[in-house]
Amino acid sequence: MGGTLRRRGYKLTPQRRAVLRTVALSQDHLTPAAIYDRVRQQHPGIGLLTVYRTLQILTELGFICEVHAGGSCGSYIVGSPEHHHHLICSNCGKVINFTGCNLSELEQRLSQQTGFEIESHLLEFLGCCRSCQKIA
Amino acid sequence: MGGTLRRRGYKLTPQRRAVLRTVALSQDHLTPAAIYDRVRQQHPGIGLLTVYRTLQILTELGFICEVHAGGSCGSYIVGSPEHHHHLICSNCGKVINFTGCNLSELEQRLSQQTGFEIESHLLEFLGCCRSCQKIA
DNA sequence: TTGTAAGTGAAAATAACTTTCATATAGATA
DNA sequence: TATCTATATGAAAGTTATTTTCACTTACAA
Repeated sequence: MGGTLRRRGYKLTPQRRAVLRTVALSQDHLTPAAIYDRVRQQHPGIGLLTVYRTLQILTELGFICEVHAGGSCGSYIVGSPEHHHHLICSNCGKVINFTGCNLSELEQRLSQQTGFEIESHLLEFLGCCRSCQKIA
Repeated sequence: MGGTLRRRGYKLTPQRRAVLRTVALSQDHLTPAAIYDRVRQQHPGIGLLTVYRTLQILTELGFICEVHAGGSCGSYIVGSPEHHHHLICSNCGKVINFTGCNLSELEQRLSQQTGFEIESHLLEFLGCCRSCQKIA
Protein backbone atom coordinates (compact mmCIF):
# COMPACT_ATOMS: atom_id res chain seq x y z
CA MET A 1 0.00 0.00 0.00
CA GLY A 2 2.67 2.52 1.04
CA GLY A 3 4.58 2.04 -2.19
CA THR A 4 1.57 2.51 -4.43
CA LEU A 5 0.55 5.66 -2.60
CA ARG A 6 4.04 7.16 -2.65
CA ARG A 7 4.46 6.43 -6.33
CA ARG A 8 1.46 8.68 -6.95
CA GLY A 9 2.62 11.44 -4.64
CA TYR A 10 0.41 10.43 -1.74
CA LYS A 11 1.57 9.73 1.81
CA LEU A 12 0.81 6.74 3.95
CA THR A 13 -0.82 8.12 7.08
CA PRO A 14 -2.25 6.20 10.03
CA GLN A 15 -5.69 7.46 9.03
CA ARG A 16 -5.45 6.02 5.54
CA ARG A 17 -4.18 2.76 6.88
CA ALA A 18 -7.10 2.61 9.31
CA VAL A 19 -9.70 3.34 6.64
CA LEU A 20 -8.38 0.66 4.31
CA ARG A 21 -8.13 -1.81 7.17
CA THR A 22 -11.74 -1.16 8.14
CA VAL A 23 -13.06 -1.66 4.63
CA ALA A 24 -10.90 -4.74 4.12
CA LEU A 25 -12.07 -6.39 7.34
CA SER A 26 -15.73 -6.01 6.47
CA GLN A 27 -17.58 -8.72 4.58
CA ASP A 28 -20.21 -6.29 3.40
CA HIS A 29 -20.22 -2.92 1.73
CA LEU A 30 -20.00 0.14 3.96
CA THR A 31 -21.06 3.75 3.59
CA PRO A 32 -18.64 6.56 4.41
CA ALA A 33 -20.58 7.20 7.61
CA ALA A 34 -20.36 3.54 8.66
CA ILE A 35 -16.65 3.48 7.92
CA TYR A 36 -16.23 6.65 9.95
CA ASP A 37 -17.98 5.07 12.94
CA ARG A 38 -15.82 1.96 12.80
CA VAL A 39 -12.54 3.74 12.24
CA ARG A 40 -13.24 6.05 15.15
CA GLN A 41 -13.27 3.15 17.55
CA GLN A 42 -9.60 2.55 16.88
CA HIS A 43 -8.73 6.07 15.87
CA PRO A 44 -10.93 8.52 17.79
CA GLY A 45 -9.54 11.75 16.40
CA ILE A 46 -10.28 11.07 12.75
CA GLY A 47 -12.68 13.36 10.89
CA LEU A 48 -15.41 12.32 8.50
CA LEU A 49 -13.79 14.55 5.94
CA THR A 50 -10.61 12.50 6.05
CA VAL A 51 -12.67 9.39 5.48
CA TYR A 52 -14.23 10.91 2.36
CA ARG A 53 -10.86 12.02 1.04
CA THR A 54 -9.29 8.68 1.74
CA LEU A 55 -12.09 6.72 0.09
CA GLN A 56 -11.61 8.81 -3.01
CA ILE A 57 -7.88 8.12 -3.17
CA LEU A 58 -8.20 4.44 -2.34
CA THR A 59 -10.80 4.08 -5.08
CA GLU A 60 -8.57 5.87 -7.55
CA LEU A 61 -5.73 3.51 -6.73
CA GLY A 62 -7.94 0.42 -6.93
CA PHE A 63 -7.64 -0.64 -3.30
CA ILE A 64 -11.37 -0.33 -2.84
CA CYS A 65 -14.43 -0.23 -5.12
CA GLU A 66 -17.72 1.57 -4.98
CA VAL A 67 -20.83 -0.57 -5.37
CA HIS A 68 -24.22 0.48 -6.73
CA ALA A 69 -26.76 -2.32 -7.09
CA GLY A 70 -29.71 -2.60 -4.77
CA GLY A 71 -29.56 0.92 -3.47
CA SER A 72 -25.97 0.54 -2.30
CA CYS A 73 -24.77 3.60 -4.21
CA GLY A 74 -21.88 5.23 -2.45
CA SER A 75 -20.90 2.18 -0.42
CA TYR A 76 -17.44 0.70 -0.57
CA ILE A 77 -15.90 -2.75 -0.54
CA VAL A 78 -12.30 -3.87 -0.62
CA GLY A 79 -11.03 -4.27 -4.18
CA SER A 80 -8.18 -5.72 -6.11
CA PRO A 81 -6.20 -4.31 -9.02
CA GLU A 82 -7.40 -6.99 -11.42
CA HIS A 83 -10.59 -6.51 -13.42
CA HIS A 84 -13.46 -7.95 -11.42
CA HIS A 85 -17.09 -7.52 -10.47
CA HIS A 86 -19.35 -7.88 -7.47
CA LEU A 87 -22.07 -10.22 -6.38
CA ILE A 88 -24.02 -8.59 -3.57
CA CYS A 89 -26.43 -10.14 -1.10
CA SER A 90 -29.56 -8.02 -1.12
CA ASN A 91 -30.32 -9.08 2.42
CA CYS A 92 -27.10 -8.78 4.42
CA GLY A 93 -24.95 -6.77 2.03
CA LYS A 94 -22.21 -9.36 1.81
CA VAL A 95 -20.13 -8.97 -1.31
CA ILE A 96 -18.26 -11.60 -3.32
CA ASN A 97 -15.77 -10.59 -6.00
CA PHE A 98 -15.60 -12.53 -9.22
CA THR A 99 -13.65 -12.38 -12.45
CA GLY A 100 -14.36 -13.55 -15.98
CA CYS A 101 -17.24 -11.34 -17.03
CA ASN A 102 -16.62 -12.07 -20.69
CA LEU A 103 -18.37 -9.08 -22.13
CA SER A 104 -16.06 -8.32 -25.02
CA GLU A 105 -18.35 -9.90 -27.59
CA LEU A 106 -21.27 -7.81 -26.42
CA GLU A 107 -19.04 -4.76 -26.37
CA GLN A 108 -18.08 -5.32 -29.99
CA ARG A 109 -21.67 -5.74 -31.04
CA LEU A 110 -22.67 -2.53 -29.27
CA SER A 111 -19.75 -0.65 -30.68
CA GLN A 112 -20.69 -1.67 -34.22
CA GLN A 113 -24.38 -0.99 -33.79
CA THR A 114 -24.08 2.37 -32.10
CA GLY A 115 -20.74 3.84 -33.15
CA PHE A 116 -19.82 4.31 -29.50
CA GLU A 117 -16.23 3.77 -28.50
CA ILE A 118 -16.69 1.66 -25.42
CA GLU A 119 -14.53 2.58 -22.45
CA SER A 120 -15.68 0.52 -19.50
CA HIS A 121 -18.57 -1.32 -17.99
CA LEU A 122 -20.33 -1.63 -14.69
CA LEU A 123 -21.61 -5.10 -13.84
CA GLU A 124 -23.04 -6.21 -10.53
CA PHE A 125 -25.24 -9.10 -9.54
CA LEU A 126 -27.76 -8.97 -6.75
CA GLY A 127 -28.85 -12.11 -4.98
CA CYS A 128 -29.46 -13.86 -1.72
CA CYS A 129 -26.47 -15.53 -0.07
CA ARG A 130 -26.59 -19.01 1.37
CA SER A 131 -26.96 -17.99 5.00
CA CYS A 132 -29.71 -15.49 4.24
CA GLN A 133 -31.59 -18.16 2.25
CA LYS A 134 -31.75 -20.34 5.34
CA ILE A 135 -33.17 -17.54 7.44
CA ALA A 136 -35.83 -16.49 4.94
CA MET B 1 -49.45 5.41 -18.38
CA GLY B 2 -52.74 6.21 -16.64
CA GLY B 3 -53.84 2.59 -16.68
CA THR B 4 -50.65 1.26 -15.20
CA LEU B 5 -50.70 3.84 -12.45
CA ARG B 6 -54.34 3.22 -11.57
CA ARG B 7 -53.86 -0.51 -11.50
CA ARG B 8 -51.37 0.06 -8.68
CA GLY B 9 -53.51 2.48 -6.78
CA TYR B 10 -51.74 5.59 -8.04
CA LYS B 11 -53.39 8.55 -9.70
CA LEU B 12 -52.45 10.21 -12.92
CA THR B 13 -51.81 13.84 -12.06
CA PRO B 14 -50.60 16.61 -14.36
CA GLN B 15 -47.37 16.73 -12.36
CA ARG B 16 -46.63 13.08 -12.97
CA ARG B 17 -47.40 13.44 -16.63
CA ALA B 18 -45.05 16.42 -16.85
CA VAL B 19 -42.19 14.63 -15.08
CA LEU B 20 -42.41 11.59 -17.34
CA ARG B 21 -42.68 13.78 -20.39
CA THR B 22 -39.56 15.69 -19.41
CA VAL B 23 -37.50 12.57 -18.84
CA ALA B 24 -38.80 10.99 -22.03
CA LEU B 25 -37.94 14.00 -24.16
CA SER B 26 -34.34 14.11 -23.00
CA GLN B 27 -31.62 12.23 -24.84
CA ASP B 28 -29.39 12.19 -21.80
CA HIS B 29 -29.80 11.26 -18.16
CA LEU B 30 -31.13 13.92 -15.79
CA THR B 31 -30.83 14.51 -12.07
CA PRO B 32 -33.91 15.27 -9.99
CA ALA B 33 -32.84 18.91 -9.81
CA ALA B 34 -32.45 19.12 -13.59
CA ILE B 35 -35.84 17.53 -14.09
CA TYR B 36 -37.33 19.99 -11.62
CA ASP B 37 -35.89 22.94 -13.54
CA ARG B 38 -37.26 21.70 -16.84
CA VAL B 39 -40.66 20.72 -15.55
CA ARG B 40 -41.05 24.11 -13.92
CA GLN B 41 -40.88 25.84 -17.28
CA GLN B 42 -44.16 24.23 -18.29
CA HIS B 43 -45.55 23.72 -14.81
CA PRO B 44 -44.33 26.54 -12.55
CA GLY B 45 -46.06 25.53 -9.36
CA ILE B 46 -44.52 22.09 -9.04
CA GLY B 47 -42.38 21.32 -6.00
CA LEU B 48 -39.06 19.51 -5.99
CA LEU B 49 -40.55 17.10 -3.51
CA THR B 50 -43.18 16.05 -6.03
CA VAL B 51 -40.42 15.42 -8.54
CA TYR B 52 -38.67 13.10 -6.07
CA ARG B 53 -41.87 11.26 -5.27
CA THR B 54 -42.79 10.91 -8.91
CA LEU B 55 -39.37 9.64 -9.92
CA GLN B 56 -39.65 6.96 -7.28
CA ILE B 57 -43.04 5.79 -8.51
CA LEU B 58 -42.13 5.94 -12.19
CA THR B 59 -39.01 3.90 -11.45
CA GLU B 60 -41.02 1.35 -9.54
CA LEU B 61 -43.41 1.00 -12.46
CA GLY B 62 -40.59 0.76 -15.00
CA PHE B 63 -41.38 3.94 -16.91
CA ILE B 64 -37.96 5.33 -16.12
CA CYS B 65 -34.62 3.89 -14.96
CA GLU B 66 -31.90 5.14 -12.72
CA VAL B 67 -28.38 5.08 -14.15
CA HIS B 68 -25.12 4.75 -12.23
CA ALA B 69 -22.02 4.46 -14.38
CA GLY B 70 -19.56 7.30 -14.68
CA GLY B 71 -20.70 9.17 -11.61
CA SER B 72 -24.27 9.40 -12.88
CA CYS B 73 -25.76 7.89 -9.73
CA GLY B 74 -29.20 9.25 -9.09
CA SER B 75 -29.84 10.34 -12.65
CA TYR B 76 -32.80 9.11 -14.64
CA ILE B 77 -33.55 8.10 -18.19
CA VAL B 78 -36.73 6.98 -19.86
CA GLY B 79 -37.19 3.22 -19.63
CA SER B 80 -39.23 0.43 -21.09
CA PRO B 81 -40.90 -2.52 -19.46
CA GLU B 82 -38.71 -5.04 -21.26
CA HIS B 83 -35.40 -6.12 -19.78
CA HIS B 84 -32.72 -3.83 -21.12
CA HIS B 85 -29.51 -2.01 -20.26
CA HIS B 86 -27.82 1.31 -20.90
CA LEU B 87 -24.89 2.51 -22.92
CA ILE B 88 -23.92 5.96 -21.67
CA CYS B 89 -21.71 8.56 -23.32
CA SER B 90 -19.19 9.68 -20.74
CA ASN B 91 -18.90 13.03 -22.44
CA CYS B 92 -22.41 14.26 -23.20
CA GLY B 93 -24.46 11.87 -21.09
CA LYS B 94 -26.49 10.53 -24.00
CA VAL B 95 -27.98 7.14 -23.24
CA ILE B 96 -28.80 4.30 -25.62
CA ASN B 97 -30.90 1.37 -24.49
CA PHE B 98 -30.04 -2.11 -25.64
CA THR B 99 -31.33 -5.62 -25.07
CA GLY B 100 -29.75 -9.04 -25.24
CA CYS B 101 -27.29 -8.98 -22.37
CA ASN B 102 -27.06 -12.74 -22.33
CA LEU B 103 -25.79 -13.17 -18.82
CA SER B 104 -27.66 -16.30 -17.82
CA GLU B 105 -24.64 -18.54 -18.31
CA LEU B 106 -22.55 -16.36 -16.05
CA GLU B 107 -25.40 -16.23 -13.56
CA GLN B 108 -25.53 -20.01 -13.42
CA ARG B 109 -21.81 -20.29 -12.90
CA LEU B 110 -21.93 -17.76 -10.07
CA SER B 111 -24.89 -19.40 -8.50
CA GLN B 112 -23.13 -22.75 -8.45
CA GLN B 113 -19.84 -21.39 -7.23
CA THR B 114 -21.20 -19.21 -4.47
CA GLY B 115 -24.54 -20.68 -3.45
CA PHE B 116 -26.19 -17.32 -4.04
CA GLU B 117 -29.69 -17.26 -5.45
CA ILE B 118 -29.30 -14.61 -8.11
CA GLU B 119 -32.11 -12.08 -8.33
CA SER B 120 -31.03 -9.41 -10.77
CA HIS B 121 -28.13 -7.66 -12.35
CA LEU B 122 -26.96 -4.17 -13.09
CA LEU B 123 -25.12 -3.73 -16.36
CA GLU B 124 -24.10 -0.45 -17.93
CA PHE B 125 -21.53 0.43 -20.54
CA LEU B 126 -19.67 3.69 -20.62
CA GLY B 127 -18.25 5.03 -23.85
CA CYS B 128 -17.88 7.94 -26.18
CA CYS B 129 -20.69 8.51 -28.69
CA ARG B 130 -20.04 9.24 -32.34
CA SER B 131 -20.60 13.00 -32.16
CA CYS B 132 -18.36 13.38 -29.11
CA GLN B 133 -15.62 11.38 -30.84
CA LYS B 134 -15.53 13.95 -33.63
CA ILE B 135 -15.18 16.83 -31.22
CA ALA B 136 -12.44 15.26 -29.10
C1' DT C 1 -72.12 14.65 -7.88
C1' DT C 2 -69.98 13.40 -4.17
C1' DG C 3 -66.78 11.11 -0.92
C1' DT C 4 -62.43 9.68 -0.02
C1' DA C 5 -58.04 7.85 -0.72
C1' DA C 6 -54.21 9.56 -2.69
C1' DG C 7 -51.43 13.62 -4.05
C1' DT C 8 -49.62 18.25 -3.56
C1' DG C 9 -46.60 22.12 -1.93
C1' DA C 10 -44.51 24.79 1.86
C1' DA C 11 -41.49 24.72 5.47
C1' DA C 12 -38.48 22.60 8.30
C1' DA C 13 -35.48 18.81 9.35
C1' DT C 14 -32.00 15.67 8.28
C1' DA C 15 -28.35 13.57 5.66
C1' DA C 16 -24.64 13.71 2.50
C1' DC C 17 -20.90 15.92 0.96
C1' DT C 18 -17.52 19.95 0.01
C1' DT C 19 -14.90 24.17 0.89
C1' DT C 20 -11.74 26.90 3.46
C1' DC C 21 -7.93 27.46 6.28
C1' DA C 22 -4.65 27.11 9.99
C1' DT C 23 -1.92 23.45 11.92
C1' DA C 24 0.52 19.00 11.78
C1' DT C 25 3.29 15.34 9.78
C1' DA C 26 5.33 11.85 6.28
C1' DG C 27 9.10 11.08 4.23
C1' DA C 28 12.62 12.99 0.83
C1' DT C 29 16.99 15.16 1.17
C1' DA C 30 21.00 17.03 3.13
C1' DT D 1 19.55 12.04 12.11
C1' DA D 2 17.83 16.77 11.51
C1' DT D 3 15.56 19.64 8.48
C1' DC D 4 12.32 21.09 5.19
C1' DT D 5 8.35 21.14 2.40
C1' DA D 6 4.68 19.21 -0.03
C1' DT D 7 0.98 16.83 1.40
C1' DA D 8 -2.49 15.63 4.90
C1' DT D 9 -5.33 16.61 8.76
C1' DG D 10 -9.41 18.34 11.53
C1' DA D 11 -12.65 22.01 12.81
C1' DA D 12 -16.10 24.86 11.32
C1' DA D 13 -18.97 26.55 8.10
C1' DG D 14 -21.24 26.12 3.73
C1' DT D 15 -23.68 23.74 0.12
C1' DT D 16 -26.45 20.25 -1.97
C1' DA D 17 -29.44 16.34 -1.74
C1' DT D 18 -33.16 14.18 0.23
C1' DT D 19 -36.93 13.26 3.64
C1' DT D 20 -40.48 14.33 7.07
C1' DT D 21 -44.60 16.58 8.58
C1' DC D 22 -48.90 18.56 7.81
C1' DA D 23 -52.80 21.18 6.14
C1' DC D 24 -54.98 21.69 1.86
C1' DT D 25 -56.34 19.89 -2.79
C1' DT D 26 -57.65 16.77 -6.44
C1' DA D 27 -58.36 12.42 -9.30
C1' DC D 28 -61.47 9.22 -9.97
C1' DA D 29 -64.58 5.36 -8.26
C1' DA D 30 -69.20 4.75 -6.96
